[in-house]
Amino acid sequence: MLRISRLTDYATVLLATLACEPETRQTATSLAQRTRLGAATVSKILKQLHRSGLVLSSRGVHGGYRLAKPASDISAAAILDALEGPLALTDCAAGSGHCEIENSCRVGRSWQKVNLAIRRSLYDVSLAQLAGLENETQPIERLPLGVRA
Amino acid sequence: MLRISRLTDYATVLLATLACEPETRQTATSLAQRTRLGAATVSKILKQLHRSGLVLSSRGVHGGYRLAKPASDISAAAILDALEGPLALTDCAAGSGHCEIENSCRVGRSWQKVNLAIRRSLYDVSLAQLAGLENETQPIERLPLGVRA
DNA sequence: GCAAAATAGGACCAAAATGGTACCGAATGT
DNA sequence: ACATTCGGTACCATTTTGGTCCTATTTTGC
Repeated sequence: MLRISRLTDYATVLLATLACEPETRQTATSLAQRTRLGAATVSKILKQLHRSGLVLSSRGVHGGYRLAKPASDISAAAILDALEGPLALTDCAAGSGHCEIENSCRVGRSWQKVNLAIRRSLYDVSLAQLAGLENETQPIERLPLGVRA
Repeated sequence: MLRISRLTDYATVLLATLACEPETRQTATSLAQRTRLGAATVSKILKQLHRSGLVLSSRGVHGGYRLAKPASDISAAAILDALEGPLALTDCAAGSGHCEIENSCRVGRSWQKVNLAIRRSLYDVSLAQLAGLENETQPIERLPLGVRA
């Protein structure tokens, strides 16, 4: 349930790799080698990340990519947005305006709330945390029995 | 980002409709009419909900469906699980065991945490709330500026 | 016992999303 | 000028999704 796309996962890996050496510019090809992902794919993702302003790029002989801001200032939500767009949890919430099903509208509103809650979770996780660069501050919380992660 | 499938959305609508009259058994066709969804689709979803134990069913002339438990005891997470399976946020987390990318493993662990957080959000929302049957206890919380829902 | 009503379980298909690749143009440093 | 590297986009194969249909099986009522 609620998967993120594989590309988004890759993006995280790439960003994490960049986060290890925030000063150095790295080319798409070298990133591809380091992460063992396909060169074309890596390139595609980096372009997208650039468009969303998460990485800076320079062209030319010594060009490459680097993080646009400190890893601690990049949230998981931002990464998700960058690759999957700001789509909402449901069609209704995405808001084309008219939901044909009268009954569902009531339900739709509620999904929005869930949406907010989830978004907040994502907003609270930084790239630095994802990359394991920060000391673990909070212990993993337990879920009620029978609830699978 | 992070959409739930349309079928899952429908399922919520159906469950919400059932929740309005928890005692009465309703047939797939009548539910389809009330929700204005396709009959075949409704039927398919209800079968799935039955398999997952969220609704009870009886066949025969006066058969139909009803909720298996009070609406307040059915969580959004349960609904998601019922229709989309207990898939994790990433392939890595779904755990076929070997992730080819060394670097990503570190990242993978972190997604698990995000996964938990999201899951908890979903676990805290009941069908009763989704259906708007409960009084709103908590106000909608504000997100930081620039964060879209 | 039989017919009607209703669910159970798949098979099946079209449409959309996804992942991956390739091509060409633009910028940059030597 | 030229090699290098990013930028944009188009393209294709595969998978997923949404939706329909067909054939049991169970239950009720006559």
